[in-house]
Amino acid sequence: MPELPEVETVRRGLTHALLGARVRAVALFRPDLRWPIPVARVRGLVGSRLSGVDRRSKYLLLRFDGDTANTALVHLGMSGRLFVADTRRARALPPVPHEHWRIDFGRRLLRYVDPRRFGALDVIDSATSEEHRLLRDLGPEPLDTTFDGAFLFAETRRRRTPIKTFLMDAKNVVGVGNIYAAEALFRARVRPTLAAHRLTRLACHALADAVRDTLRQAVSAGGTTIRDYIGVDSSSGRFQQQLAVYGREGLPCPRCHDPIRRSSLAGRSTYYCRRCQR
DNA sequence: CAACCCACCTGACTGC
DNA sequence: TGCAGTCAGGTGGGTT
Repeated sequence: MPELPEVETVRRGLTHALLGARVRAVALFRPDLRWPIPVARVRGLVGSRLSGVDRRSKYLLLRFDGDTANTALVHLGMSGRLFVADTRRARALPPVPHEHWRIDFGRRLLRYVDPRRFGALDVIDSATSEEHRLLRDLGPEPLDTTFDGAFLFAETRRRRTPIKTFLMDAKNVVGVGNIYAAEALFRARVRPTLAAHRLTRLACHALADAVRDTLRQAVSAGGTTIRDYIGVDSSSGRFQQQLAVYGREGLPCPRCHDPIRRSSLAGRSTYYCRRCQR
């Protein structure tokens, strides 16, 4: 479901709603999502205070203070959502369908809902959170200065994989999923199937800029809502109004008016303009 | 290593 | 109305 802009929007929503709040209770409605949930460590969060909400790739890192500082690592998978309910009777609220865990912050209730259960919840020591097996091999953040055309050019030289597949591999660069890969490639006028090593230096600069611009604009718009994604306050994203190719098979290309094509690449639907993208 | 394919899971939608 | 098939914003893990 969520790519970087959606997760970043959730991060901001959580910060706004919950920063500084103290955990009064936690509830787990099942012992696992994609992986087992460390039940004892989750219960150990009771009494600690939320001191920050960070994001690395598509992971949310909820920072808690306390005797030993803990970090809750949350991934939304394809269908995960976080909601903040404003209530004084949090514990009286019955779980909604597919609600798998909740954290009761007193006046606010954080609820995790994920029908497909591809998401994750772990609790780890804050001091060593970057060494977590799910975080340690990740590539750079696309909105950091380390991600640019020179980086992309260097990293693609010996890679024969299609450039879209390369962009969506978090070992190369994080946060770019199926929507924003398609949108960035359209903006850079690069064909998704082009072997990564065949991009020119110029194309790498155009593509890095396109990735950054697309993600920045999507964050500004509060993300893209197509079916599932909504913010912690149940608001929709607005970036779907700016999509040029994603989900637009047969509709006219915004540049040349040729119909947008859809094909399958590495098992994912891929949208592009045959005339504009070479 | 790189590349490929599968699995994990539910719900929405399509076409017969 | 039912049912089979397809698809969905992710990604780790196993195999070649």
